[in-house]
Amino acid sequence: MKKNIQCDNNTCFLCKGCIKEWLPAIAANKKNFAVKKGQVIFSEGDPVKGIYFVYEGNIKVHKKWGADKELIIRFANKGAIFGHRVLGKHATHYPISATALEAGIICFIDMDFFEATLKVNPQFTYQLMLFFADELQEAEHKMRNLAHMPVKGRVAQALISLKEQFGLNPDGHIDVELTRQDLASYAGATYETVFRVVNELLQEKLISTNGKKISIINHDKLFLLTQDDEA
Amino acid sequence: MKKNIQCDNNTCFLCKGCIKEWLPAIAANKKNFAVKKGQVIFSEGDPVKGIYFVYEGNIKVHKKWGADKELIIRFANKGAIFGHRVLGKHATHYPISATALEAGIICFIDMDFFEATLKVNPQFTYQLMLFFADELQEAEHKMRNLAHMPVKGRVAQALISLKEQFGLNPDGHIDVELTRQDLASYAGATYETVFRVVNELLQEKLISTNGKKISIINHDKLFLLTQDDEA
DNA sequence: CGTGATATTGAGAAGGCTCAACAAAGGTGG
DNA sequence: CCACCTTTGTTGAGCCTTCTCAATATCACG
Repeated sequence: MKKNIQCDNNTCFLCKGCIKEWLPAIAANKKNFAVKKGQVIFSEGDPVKGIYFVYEGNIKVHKKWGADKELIIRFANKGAIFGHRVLGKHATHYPISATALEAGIICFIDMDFFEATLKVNPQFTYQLMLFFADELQEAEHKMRNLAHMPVKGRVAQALISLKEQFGLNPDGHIDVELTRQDLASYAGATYETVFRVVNELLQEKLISTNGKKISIINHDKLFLLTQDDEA
Repeated sequence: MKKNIQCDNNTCFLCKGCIKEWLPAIAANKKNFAVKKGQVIFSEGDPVKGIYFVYEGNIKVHKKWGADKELIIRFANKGAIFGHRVLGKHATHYPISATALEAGIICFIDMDFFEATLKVNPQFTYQLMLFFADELQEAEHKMRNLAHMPVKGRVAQALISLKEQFGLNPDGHIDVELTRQDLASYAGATYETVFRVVNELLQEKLISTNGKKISIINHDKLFLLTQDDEA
């Protein structure tokens, strides 16, 4: 049995949303796992066992296409919930995969207990519902972008939302370490194309890089790339 | 004041999900509207007033890009909720537009009252949350398709999901009348491209048409187009 | 019978993908 | 510390899908 690392109630989606009386029950029912960089937490088609929360580290949630293509749907960082799509009515298998981007700690809640939590705690259900509404809005925004926005704009959008989600480290770089391949999968384009686009952005001095680290220099112009010309 | 057409409690998402005691309150607070074909119910950027349900007819929920492009996110038919993305935390304006595809009747619930409903009726909140989880799963599925699936597959997918949502009329056609333009916007491609793809599908005898009406002849082969080769 | 909307088809351009080659970097075992 | 090997980065060329634009045809309807 691993050391039971306690969740930080101020950041974890689950604990933050729960009523006080229920917190001991959560503490008793959750299981914390350490994950290694690149470790697959669950994979598309796996039978559903429960819901996950990130305590430390970053997780990518992705969906495969063919043998060697994928789209990264979103990233889950500290405090975030993932695996929650399975709450839907007919969901018996995970529709997506989750992989650790770096070493971290995740917290697992058995599905039955999680559903009990929802029943006991309507306020939490409400919070979850709001969260879903936001996610849905974002997903639909991305759908439109994938359909109509050129790759350059999608990369710009990807960088901006990475910055929003992960923030900056002291030297001004976006505080996450992504492979170019992951950036490409997040933007919904190929490795090579993203590579070229990133070069353009460097040339145009909208961003700068230091190894894998990227920082945004001209946020305004970058943002312009994500807009349609004539609204 | 328009005639107050009562919702059918067995089909409307709202009434079906609500506790009995609350139904009179809903009846007192909802407003039913008749909508004409092509009528815009709300538009991207409009300030949020409330939530809508479809009593009769079909609504398209869409998101613009530039002056003359859009992506149809989903269709709402009898009983369905729409405008619900605005439940998210920072949502003060509709992120999408809703337009009637045909004459129909919609039911409007003021935002404040709807939120009161959620508070009074945790079971409904729970149902809504499940619904969102399903929507989210579907949205993310579509995201991947837009990113990686060729147009032909997307059109096939569009036809299949139209069939699932609207069913067939007595002569076997998908029971909804869509313009080609709308089909194109739903599949995330241009009018001309969709036109050509539809021709291919006719040639291959996977579908047949009668004016705007489309019917699926070979569901299995059509479905194959929506799959990736090597899983 | 005209007029505007929708359908149909073609040619061409462009954006993005594939493939392939090579360079650089980063480990690993000797 | 070096040789080796694997992974990741970098670049070019060509192709293919899809979009764009434009021309004509057909339809709906007053």
